[in-house]
Amino acid sequence: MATTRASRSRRTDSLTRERIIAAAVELLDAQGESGLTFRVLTQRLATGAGAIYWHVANKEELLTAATESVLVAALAREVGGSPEEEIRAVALGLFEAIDDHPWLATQLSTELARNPRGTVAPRIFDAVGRRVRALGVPERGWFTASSALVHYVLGAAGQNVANAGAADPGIDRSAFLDSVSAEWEALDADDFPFASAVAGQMRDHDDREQFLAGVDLVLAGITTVHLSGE
Amino acid sequence: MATTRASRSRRTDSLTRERIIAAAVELLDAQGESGLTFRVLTQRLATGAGAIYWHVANKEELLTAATESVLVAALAREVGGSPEEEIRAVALGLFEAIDDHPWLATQLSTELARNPRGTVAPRIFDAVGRRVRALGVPERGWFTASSALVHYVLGAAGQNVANAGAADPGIDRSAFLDSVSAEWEALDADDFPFASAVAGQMRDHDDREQFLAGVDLVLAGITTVHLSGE
DNA sequence: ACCTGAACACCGTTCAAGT
DNA sequence: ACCTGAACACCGTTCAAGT
Repeated sequence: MATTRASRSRRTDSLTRERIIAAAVELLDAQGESGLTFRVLTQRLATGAGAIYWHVANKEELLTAATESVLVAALAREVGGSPEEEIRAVALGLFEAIDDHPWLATQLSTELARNPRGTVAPRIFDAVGRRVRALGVPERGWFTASSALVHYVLGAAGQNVANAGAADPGIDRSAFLDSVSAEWEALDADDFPFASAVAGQMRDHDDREQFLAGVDLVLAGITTVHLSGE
Repeated sequence: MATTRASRSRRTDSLTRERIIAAAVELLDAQGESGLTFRVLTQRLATGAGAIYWHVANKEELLTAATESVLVAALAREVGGSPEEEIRAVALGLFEAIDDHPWLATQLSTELARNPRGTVAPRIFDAVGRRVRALGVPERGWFTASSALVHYVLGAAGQNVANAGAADPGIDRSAFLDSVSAEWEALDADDFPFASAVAGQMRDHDDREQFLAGVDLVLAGITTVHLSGE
């Protein structure tokens, strides 16, 4: 009758690939990329190093799997609407996933730039590209248009968490942003005329709004280049 | 009189920060990021580990310095022309630098997404943003327009070297691209309708041309959103 | 001021041995 | 089939000691 109460750190479930990946995501969320270690993972899962290698080939595969699991969740919650609205929703979903998991930005970019054979890259391109196609963009423009959207989304979302200091958890976001902005402002105006001038904008804006303005800018480019003769 | 002939591996120059950075870039070019090791560097420079730490704080600083030195060189060769032409030239300069130094893509993205306080991020934003300003974009659009350009350029250039298999040196580019394209094509058309359909485009295109088409697409978006009332 | 190189703490990975 | 955990090779970094 009282058998259901889980005892503190006793391992009741058996070790599975899914549990390992979930624990990896937890560590990454809590400590950042350097916090994911086989030793800590081993401790957290109350097992030995070899047990993990039974389910996962190596650390690279584990990182990719962790990235993929968070990505899939972020792309799952989709709504309807026009192609433009869907693209904004997908973009915002990725933006928020990166906001929740700051390690994700670097990881997704790295995956695109180093591991084009995995399923991470096609997943992102598919989520965006399907809607680009639905916009009516002719086939020859599919890849370029999708690339522009994907790379803007990942890059801007990544820089957003960077400017918020989210890479190291436990930092006051607006205070960090203030200090980054102050440093850009303090740059030599001769060597960095633009960076020092734009510093103020980094501070005084709404993150989401600015991010979505960029999405709309790229969408406007797609429309102008490919759909203007309508 | 015959004192000038340098003997084979004898160290004639003294160790400097510049020589260390140059050696780091050579190692990165030859072996990729995992090839840069303090032990190999120590051997290459015929010195001890401590000597390097006298000139450089740690490996992170060394990587940032290597990135910065290549970036500065890439941004140095600038020509004239209209703001649009200058933006295309800057973009192409970064594209080619990443093509020559495949490790640079990940490194630049990482720098933007993790180290906003350094000079790498402001350098890139300045090179692009100065020309965005020259286009006549109003101040409130500076940051968004520059972000869209910067992130597209770094992301697309990075993916270009990734699809060419340049991450691991010594690979036949077109053969690798063929195999990546074939894998995208082989993806389940139900789960990845877009990726499987666009796979052919990955193979049959001119890298530079496709890259520049993306730059022009973002430029068109900037014009439409900010300069259309002219 | 600048360099040497052994030593330290830590890491990913392997593998004989267990069940 | 799945897990244990000691051992291995390798890494970034430190530091007493040299010049």
